Amino acid sequence: MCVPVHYDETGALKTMNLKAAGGEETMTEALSKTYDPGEHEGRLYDWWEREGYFKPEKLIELGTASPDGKRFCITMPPPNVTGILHLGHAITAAIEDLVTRYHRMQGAETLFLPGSDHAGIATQNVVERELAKEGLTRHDLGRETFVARAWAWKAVTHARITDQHRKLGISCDWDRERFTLDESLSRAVRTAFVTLYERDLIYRGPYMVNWCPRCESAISDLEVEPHEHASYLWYIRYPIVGDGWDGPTAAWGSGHWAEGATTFIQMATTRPETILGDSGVAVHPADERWQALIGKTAFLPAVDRPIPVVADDAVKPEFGTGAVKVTPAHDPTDYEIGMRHGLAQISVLTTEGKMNAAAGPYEGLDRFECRKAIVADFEKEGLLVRVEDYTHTIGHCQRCDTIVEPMISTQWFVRTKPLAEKAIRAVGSGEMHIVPDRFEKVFYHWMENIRDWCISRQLWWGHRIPVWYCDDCGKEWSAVEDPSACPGCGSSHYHQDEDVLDTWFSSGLWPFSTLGWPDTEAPDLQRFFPTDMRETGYDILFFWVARETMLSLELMGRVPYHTVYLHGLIRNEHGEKISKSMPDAWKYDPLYIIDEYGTDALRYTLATSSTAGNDMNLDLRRIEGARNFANKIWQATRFILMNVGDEPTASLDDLGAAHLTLADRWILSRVQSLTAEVTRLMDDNQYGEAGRQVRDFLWDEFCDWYIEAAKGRLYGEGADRATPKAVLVAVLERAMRLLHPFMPFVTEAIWQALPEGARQGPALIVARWPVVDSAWIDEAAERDMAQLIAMVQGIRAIRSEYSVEPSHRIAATFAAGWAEELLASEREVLIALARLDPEQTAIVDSTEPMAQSASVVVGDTVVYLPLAGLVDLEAERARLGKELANLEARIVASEGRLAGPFAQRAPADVVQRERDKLLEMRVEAARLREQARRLGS
RNA sequence: GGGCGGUUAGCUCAGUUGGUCAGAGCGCCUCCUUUACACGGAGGAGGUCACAGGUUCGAGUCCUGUACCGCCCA
Repeated sequence: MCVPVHYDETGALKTMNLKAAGGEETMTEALSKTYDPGEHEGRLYDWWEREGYFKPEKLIELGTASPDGKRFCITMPPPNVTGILHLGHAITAAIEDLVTRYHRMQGAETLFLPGSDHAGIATQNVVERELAKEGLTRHDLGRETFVARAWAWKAVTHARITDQHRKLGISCDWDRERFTLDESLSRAVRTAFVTLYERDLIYRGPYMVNWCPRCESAISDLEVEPHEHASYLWYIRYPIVGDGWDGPTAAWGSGHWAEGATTFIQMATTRPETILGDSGVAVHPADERWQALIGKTAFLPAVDRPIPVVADDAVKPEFGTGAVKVTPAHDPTDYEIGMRHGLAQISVLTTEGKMNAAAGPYEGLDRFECRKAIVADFEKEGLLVRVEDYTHTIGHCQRCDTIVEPMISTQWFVRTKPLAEKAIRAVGSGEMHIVPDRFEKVFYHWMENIRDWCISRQLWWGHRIPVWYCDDCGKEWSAVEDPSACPGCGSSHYHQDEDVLDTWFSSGLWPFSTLGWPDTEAPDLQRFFPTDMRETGYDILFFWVARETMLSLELMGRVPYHTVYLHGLIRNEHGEKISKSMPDAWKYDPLYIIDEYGTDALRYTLATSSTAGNDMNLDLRRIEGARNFANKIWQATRFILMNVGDEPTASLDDLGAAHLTLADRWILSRVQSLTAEVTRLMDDNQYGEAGRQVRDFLWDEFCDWYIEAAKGRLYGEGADRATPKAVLVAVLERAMRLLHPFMPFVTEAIWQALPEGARQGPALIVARWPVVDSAWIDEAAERDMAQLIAMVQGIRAIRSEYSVEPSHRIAATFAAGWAEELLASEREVLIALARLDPEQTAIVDSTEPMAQSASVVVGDTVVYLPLAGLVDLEAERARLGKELANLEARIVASEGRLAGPFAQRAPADVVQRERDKLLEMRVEAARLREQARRLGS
């Protein structure tokens, strides 16, 4: 644990007693001279966690939240235990944690629930690859041993993932961590399955599914990725029975197989190996070319199978020759045609993608070997007409990239139509909304065209389907508990379905299974369901969000969350997808970035570099900029603490308005406006803009202007030092609260270093989100300060233009006009910021023309800078002339606008603003003209 | 084929009810190591907001179309 320390006047460390009065561990500590995130990030995380701040119970204990008050819950999208976290996980974590921290500070009983996903196919594949290195297959091990191996793998990767999440600083309750294969979640899966089964929303049957021959499993439609392939279109022909030809007399491969045939039907195919499974040939009923052949019998080559020529509307006459082979067992369209015409479903493939016994002479060949062989044989028999280049899309397995085969297989399905209808209604009614809302259309479209969801997988790693079959009476039943006898005949001879469920079936229950369901009385479920938000990438809207929504509506009767916030994909700075195979992939590893720049820099960048739903080309330069920002506030804090010392700072309420200078009133007003705006943006899910505004305030207003303006009073003898000290600390403290969700570590470190009286509560993570006190909003101060800043900037520009040494203090006369009193009170600030010579700085109402000077005109004020011997009158004339011309052009434009329809049609306040602006410009122009006249132009 | 997004300064990006001369960071130019910060400070250059129409007093922002890039669905 760190040792609490304080700064003394010189900034040196003074060690304080280890324990605070109350005996609670404190984090009060000094800030080192250089900002090094590694120095405090890990320690602070451990401290937060040890103190229990991530737990909702602790918030109740502290009194920052109440059990019957607001609550906020977000469940973490469980990462796959397959591998390691990447930037996609990092942005998920960054946004979820910023939302979590915001609501925690807003006084909600807050739960961010972490967990991970067993990721059925993905994990099984990885473990199988590991086994392959030992020359083993899962079949060598057997189911039980293999599953044990998978658990061992999970233990390693899970630990690594958890460690990465901790490094990302997320404030989730690790005591509530869940894993989809946990006993309680497995029970939820069984309960969900049984419930849907009993409601007839789950059924089993032989249907055309996508089959991955490498995974040896069925996969769902969503798990198939289409890729373009440059391949061929093979034009082949089958002989037609008739005209004295009744079938082949010679063997296939002899070269004489089709001898004697006179009529052929010609067609094109992209998958010649499926010829062996053909049970028909189809043409469009209206196709003139093939009318004569409809109803005839063709003879299927190679396997000598007579097959009918049928007419079907599904055939596209424009494809190939207009005739197509029909393979009902290996093509979805052919399956439909086959059903309509009673064609046989002849499967020719094994589960591994090899040709089976039905493939006759080709049995045992791999599907692509068979393709070559059969094409060669067709050529030999004179049945190959021609070959064309052809590009088409082929489905690949999302997990292993193997070309998927459509196959008929007996699988379990969820009847999705009724579930989808409820989901559509939930979004339509606004019960659930998606950010950005354009994705609601995408959601509807998918739901409206949904197909039944194949949920069984021929894997070993996952939730075994809770269905049993009686070996004696044949009964099939589904139950939550393992049976001890067949409920039909009492037999003890029964067996469980061998398959496991799609991973997404279990993650679809996540928002309630993690909270204790199916125990509907579970306290967490009662308190935190429905949850508040699902934050994830738009790429898994269908995979996950859609299924969570459907399952929640069906099983819980409610939406799982009211808000879906979708972030975009992260690419590198050139817009390329970051993949492990890229040579510089290491640069985009979150852990590398954290080591290099710190977690806060990474999180700030991820949260502020794009808007919801849009992809982000992450540029490491932005992360560097965020790191620099963290350093900036770190250094500013060091400066403030050095000046504040050990003395308690006065509270703002005690200061009394009389002591406040323009700069004080300005920054205090600005921080209130900022609070209002940031709060509005956070509530409106505009996190990026909120984070940027806090940054701009801290750097461009607080550091660049307020701190610089305050220095004079802090250093000055006999000045009122208490006021700037109090303001500095108060504004910094409030800004740290606003920034905390974006940069949790550096803000906590800074906050802990502030004098105790300046902060409330034991830690920033559980501090209250600032509330706007409009009494501090001071529009006059904001306007006046803007004028003062403009004058300083004008003077600095003149100095630069005339190459005045930065160390050289110059004379200045302010002909202040109505601003005289104001400027007189800010005299020291002007002198310090514009580096004026105090002896030669005059602030007067008006003055005689000063021809030998450069001048700055801001509003009614003219600042004369008599740069002895330096002023180039010609250049001054030119500069003023240019400025005046510019201003006059704007005046003319403004006058024109006000004279036209604008004045009548635009809203009154907009018109008034335009009038005010015109007045100001006229005043400024008058001053400019006077000065120009003086210079003799 | 249908749908969606993007196109704003050299690079990466903001700009959410249309309303003051369009912003940031990085990069670039000039100057400065002034006792918080060179992971910094001061000053500056740089954009016909892809293109063409339209609505409007007023368009980066709304509508239509076009081009290019990308994504999703079939």
